Amino acid sequence: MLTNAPKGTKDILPNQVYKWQHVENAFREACDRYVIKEMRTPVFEHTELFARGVGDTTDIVEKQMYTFEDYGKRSITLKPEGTSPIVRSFVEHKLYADVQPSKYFYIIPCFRYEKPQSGRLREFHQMGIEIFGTDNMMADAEVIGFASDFLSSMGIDDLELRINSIGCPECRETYRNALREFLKDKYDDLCDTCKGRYERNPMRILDCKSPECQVLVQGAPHMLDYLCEDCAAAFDDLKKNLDAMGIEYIVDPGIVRGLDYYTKTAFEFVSNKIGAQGTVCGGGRYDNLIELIGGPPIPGVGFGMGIERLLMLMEATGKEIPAPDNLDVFIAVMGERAKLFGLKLMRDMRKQGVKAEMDSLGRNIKGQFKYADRLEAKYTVVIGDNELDQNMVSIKNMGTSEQKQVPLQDIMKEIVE
RNA sequence: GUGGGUGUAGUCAAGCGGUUAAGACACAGGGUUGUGGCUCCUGCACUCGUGGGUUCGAAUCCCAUCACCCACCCCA
Repeated sequence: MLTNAPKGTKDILPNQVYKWQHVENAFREACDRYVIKEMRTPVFEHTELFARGVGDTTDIVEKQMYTFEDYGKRSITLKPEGTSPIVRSFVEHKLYADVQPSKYFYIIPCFRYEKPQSGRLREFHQMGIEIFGTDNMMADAEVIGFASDFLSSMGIDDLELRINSIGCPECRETYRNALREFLKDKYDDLCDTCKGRYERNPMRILDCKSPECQVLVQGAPHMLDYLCEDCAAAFDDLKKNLDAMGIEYIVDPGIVRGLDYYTKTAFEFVSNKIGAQGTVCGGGRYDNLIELIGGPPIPGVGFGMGIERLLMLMEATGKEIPAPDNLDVFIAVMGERAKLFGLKLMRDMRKQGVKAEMDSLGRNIKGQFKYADRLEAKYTVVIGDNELDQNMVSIKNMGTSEQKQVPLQDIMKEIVE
């Protein structure tokens, strides 16, 4: 117990972190090109923010949040998602007073109490972007395009982009009623989970995996047929924008985001290569969220991307992330004088940006070479009494085994070159 | 929350009721005096996730428990 990370959490060990850094750095650079600014918000927020933003009746709020009372009797919740905190901060600091639209990105851990499985953890990591202040479908297309371009820059290009419009609260309610009406006399034949969905979220029934439900659902009305004029026009607009950008998609009426704040655009990038949890990136528009949280009526759109899932996908499709060089120079020394000389040399090298290392376990020369080999040193410098006396050191190229003598004072020059 | 699977050294594992628990990799040391990667030798599980039980005898059978994995649900 003591030596076990809590269920659903994972340590990221040194032999893995470079992959995370690679992906995060690439994301930051991509954001920079899109003029999207990073925002860092606390790991925890007032519980009320998520209850309000994500929605009281969602699974996330109902049974997945890490919520506790702090010593000041405040109800605190560890971020289960990234959008609400950004919105909160945007409103709190009145960033809507800046030029609009405004674009933000974040790289954060998220926490949800769920039963872990492949691609699903209790602490997981998301990178996401948000665009506030425009309801133009150019923004939706930009968000989707960003995700698409970023993913392909990571070598992932066989994902399926599924888009849908879940309308605004008005047309969505009309549609839900139509759907309930359609399913009314089939209710008894629905699977148990779908019986539960009937009242709460009948749209979910549409993509139920049970064969019975799939049959029952045939001929059901489509959300897209119930969109109000405004929402329908927006969806057309979005498709035109995506077409113009050359982004392929399939319209999937089954896409229903599990967070209440979504309106109109909903989309997912899905893979079938990483198990059942194949959504690598999901997002959409949320035109009422900012106002709901107490800000002005400003629309927004964004996505969240799962870092673990992205990494799994890169792994699964053989996208190698090159491991950084471990070590440039190993300094092998013999004797006290040489050790002291080596210590100084190592420090100088490091100051110059050279990755240098020495043995501190008192290994003999053979052991030091072996050690240098294990550390994947590119060069090994050998220093002993002979060298110090003759003012020469030998530098061995560990790849080619070539060895040459260099005057002491020229070591740095030799290495840097 | 509901199902299914697995648990033997750092890793991958053999073993399937009977003397000292295979093997491989990794790791550590060595093969005579200042040079690695190859090769050779040596070392590395009083113990088989944990706790009970059955038995003359259990890593091997039974029960419980814990952990991990996978799927449903949901989503990143």
